[in-house]
Parts: sequence; C-alpha cells; structure tokens
Amino acid sequence: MLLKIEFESDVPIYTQIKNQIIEGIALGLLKEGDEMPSIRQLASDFGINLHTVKKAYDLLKDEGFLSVHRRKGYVVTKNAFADDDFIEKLEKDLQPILANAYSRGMMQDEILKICEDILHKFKNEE
Amino acid sequence: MLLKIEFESDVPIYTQIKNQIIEGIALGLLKEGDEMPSIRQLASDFGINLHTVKKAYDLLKDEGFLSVHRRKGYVVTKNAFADDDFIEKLEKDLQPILANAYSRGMMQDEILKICEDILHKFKNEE
Amino acid sequence: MLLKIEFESDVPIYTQIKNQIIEGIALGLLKEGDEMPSIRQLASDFGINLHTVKKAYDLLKDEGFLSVHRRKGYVVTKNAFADDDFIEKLEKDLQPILANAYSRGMMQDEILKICEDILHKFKNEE
Amino acid sequence: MLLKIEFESDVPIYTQIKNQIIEGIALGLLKEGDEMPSIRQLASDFGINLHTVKKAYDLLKDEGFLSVHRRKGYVVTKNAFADDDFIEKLEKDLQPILANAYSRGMMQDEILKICEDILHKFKNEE
DNA sequence: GTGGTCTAGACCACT
DNA sequence: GTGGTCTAGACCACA
Repeated sequence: MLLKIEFESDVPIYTQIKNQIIEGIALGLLKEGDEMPSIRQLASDFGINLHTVKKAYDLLKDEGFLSVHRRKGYVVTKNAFADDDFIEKLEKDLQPILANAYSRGMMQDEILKICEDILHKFKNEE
Repeated sequence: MLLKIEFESDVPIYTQIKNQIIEGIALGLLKEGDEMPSIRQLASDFGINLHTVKKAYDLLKDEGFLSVHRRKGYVVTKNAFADDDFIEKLEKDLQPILANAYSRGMMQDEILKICEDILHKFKNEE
Repeated sequence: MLLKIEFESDVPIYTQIKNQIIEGIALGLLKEGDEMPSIRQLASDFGINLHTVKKAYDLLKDEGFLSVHRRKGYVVTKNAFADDDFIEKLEKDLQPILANAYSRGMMQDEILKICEDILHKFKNEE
Repeated sequence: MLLKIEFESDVPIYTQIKNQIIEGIALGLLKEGDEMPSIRQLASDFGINLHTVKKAYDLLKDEGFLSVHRRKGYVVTKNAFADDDFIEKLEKDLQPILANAYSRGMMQDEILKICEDILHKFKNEE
C-alpha cells in the first residue's frame, strides 16, 4: 500500500495519512494483523515530522483501526464499530457534501451512483 | 430559514454558516433571488463578528450560490454547476467518509441508504 | 444608444454609466453636441438614484466628455485630451491587466490581437 | 522582487500587492516554486495589517498564482489559465480603458504601441 | 516558525 | 442603510 501526501492540500498531513490508511483497510489493501511501517520510517520516507505521523497513528488507534504491539509496533486492528454516535457523525458529515452536489443541479440518482461506485471499490471479504 | 451555530464545534463558524446555507438551498428553503440577511444583521443575531459572516458569504459568492446586488445586498443565485473539477472534489471528499463507515463494518447497502435518505430530503420541484 | 446596468457587478453603477458613455463616444454612437437624457429620466429608466446618475455625469464633465448646457442639459463634448498624466494613468491601468493575461500563458500576439479587435470597433471619422 | 505600496492611492492595498505579484510573475521576477515572504513578514515590512496581505495572497491562490504549501507557506504556482471566462473578463476590462484613450483623440496605433511596449517587458523564456 | 480563525471596532464607498 | 477596506491584537492548528 502506497501513501501519497499532498503538501499543498488544505487537508492536514496527519489527516491525509489517517484517511488513506482507513481507505486502505476498506479496499482490503490492509488486513487485520498487518504491521504498519514504523513512525520513523514513514516520516523519513516523506520528509515529514515524526509528530505528524504519530498523530495520525494515535488517532487511528483511538478510533480502533490500529493498536500498538510491544514488538511489532502499530498493527492493523478492526476494532472500530459503527455505533449511534458514529452514524450521527456520518450523517452530519455527508449532509453538506451531498447538499452541495444537489444544489449544483446534480440529480439524486447521479449523486447516489457516485457513492455506489466508491463503495463498490471496497472489498467485502470478511 | 433558521441557522444554528455550534460554538463548541471544531468546524469553523464560517463553514457552519456556509454549509447550512447550501443545505437551505438544497432543501428549497432558500430560492433564487431571495435576499440574505445583511452581514451585520446575521452577525449580531448570533453574537459573532461581521468578518466571520462575510467570509461565509464571500465563499458562497465564489462558489456561485450568492451574489452581491448593489441595492439588495447578498442574494441567492444558483450559478454553481457540477463541472468535472467539482465531481472530482466530490469523490475525494466522499471517499474517506464512506471508507470509514465501511471499515467499521457497515454494509454497502446500509451506507447507501443513509445517503439516499439525506438526498430524499432535498426538494426536487423547481 | 442603450445603457445596460448590471446590479450584481462589483463595478459601481456610476462607473458603469460613465464607462458606457465613453464607449458610446468611442464607437461613434454619441457625437459631439448630442444631448444626453436628463438625470431624472435616466434614473427613473433604471430605477436608480438621482445621485448615482449625477455622479456619473459630473465625472464625465470633469473629464471633458460632457458639458452642461443651460437649456439642453448635459451635452456631449469632445474636450478631453490625452496629456502626459493620462498616458501615465493609461499605462498604470493596462499593466496589471496585460500582466495577468500574460501570466496565464497567453502569447503576446494573442493579447495584442484582442486589444486591436476592441480598437477596430471604434469609429475614426473625425 | 520589490513591492511598492501607495497608501494615498484609491486602489486598495491588497489589490496593489496582488497586481504587483502578478506583474512580478509576468516579468519573470517570480518563478514557479518560489516561496513568498510570510504573511506576517510582508505585513510588518510595509507596516500594514496581516489581514490585508492575507487577502492579497488568498485572491492570488484563488486565481491559481499561489498555493499554500504546508511547510513553505505561500508558494508561486502557475496554475492559472486563460479560459473563456477570463478572455471575456479581459475584454470587459480593456474595453473602457481603450475607449477612454481613443475618445481622447489618441490614434489606434498609438494606443496599440503602448500595449505592445508593456507586453514586451514581459519575459518569454520559460 | 507558518498559516487559520475570530474578535472589536473604525472609516469609507455606494445607493 | 448596505457592503468594502483596514487596523490591532488574540488564540489555535499544523509541522
């Protein structure tokens, strides 16, 4: 799995890392038990600060996507669930994005199709 | 149309305003030609600074949802379209959100249903 | 000659009026001695304030494009010349506009062609 | 590259900054990848407020002349193109200026010469 | 250190 | 009255 960082994006680097790892899990590129590259490794690969990588990893740990193994370092875990709070946040995040698309004249089916296409890229093999 | 600001949120106030106005347009609460409350009016209603409101309005102007009428002030304008750049951005915005839901074990249909429900609240009667 | 006012432009209305009258002169639509519509007339035609029209007319008078005739009201005059101050201002106004076009990758000939096309619309019949 | 601000001018300070940076790019003084002075640096150099500088930078970002690099700050980016909208705006901006010159009795060649001279100062060597 | 957000308040331009 | 510009200064997020 290959990370790609956009330094000129307005999305913070740690968020980019976090998002791409979650996407990697959704796509099946990262499986439960996989060892993540070390913080040091990842930071030097991209020429970014250790803190930045650590922040991404720690957030993922908090959300249940990673856990820390004494010897292996950060390891992929699927310990994140969609509780009510998450569902609520999900709707709150989606609403403005979908509203924007709709207000620009896109048809509901058209927008839904895009969501569907994205979802269909995710692997359902568990 | 009623705006609601969450001061404790980590979403910038101007983004909250911007999003709610776009949602208002999608929901049919705001129609082309409607005059927005004046910058100062809205600012004082919420006890926030006029620059914060202005930033929200200006972003909406840049996106084509508002325009400035020399006499009426800010007016709803539906001059925003879904060009290729927007579609690309839309996918880029949706991907991490949907990936997160999927990686938490939600089924594709379940996620899609949520998108559908949100979209169905939008008015399609113009 | 027909004026067209854009209320949603960021160009002040009095400037729009002023510019269009100067363009009318350049295009030969307005000739020396022509009587302008009265301030009241023009203002009510467009539903704008008397002051706004008066400001446009007065600026044109100051520049030598109009003069006030006791009975005829504002009359077209060609009493404006291109002195050194004007040439200097002309260059100062053109520079950022042309620089912008050039910095966007337009070729010098391409830009010049646009200037030429505009100029060729002007009538040289004096 | 040296900026010069005229405080007495009726041209807003942020516009002056913006124009001079675009001119700097056209003249070849600023090249793709160059790092701009920080907002606060530039503001203190000229004794103006950082918001004024930020507005200029942000407008340039919107037009594609600058972008924000997460580590380097604002960086010169040549991501601005001359699409149809721009050409239309260009003509709309040029028309009143050229009309004014022409209505003051300048010959078409004379005016064109001035445009040419300005354009020839711009560097065409990338 | 960088930029991003927000405030409080002033003065001006336009209609 | 409207929006537009500018200031002075604070606090936060990011790397």
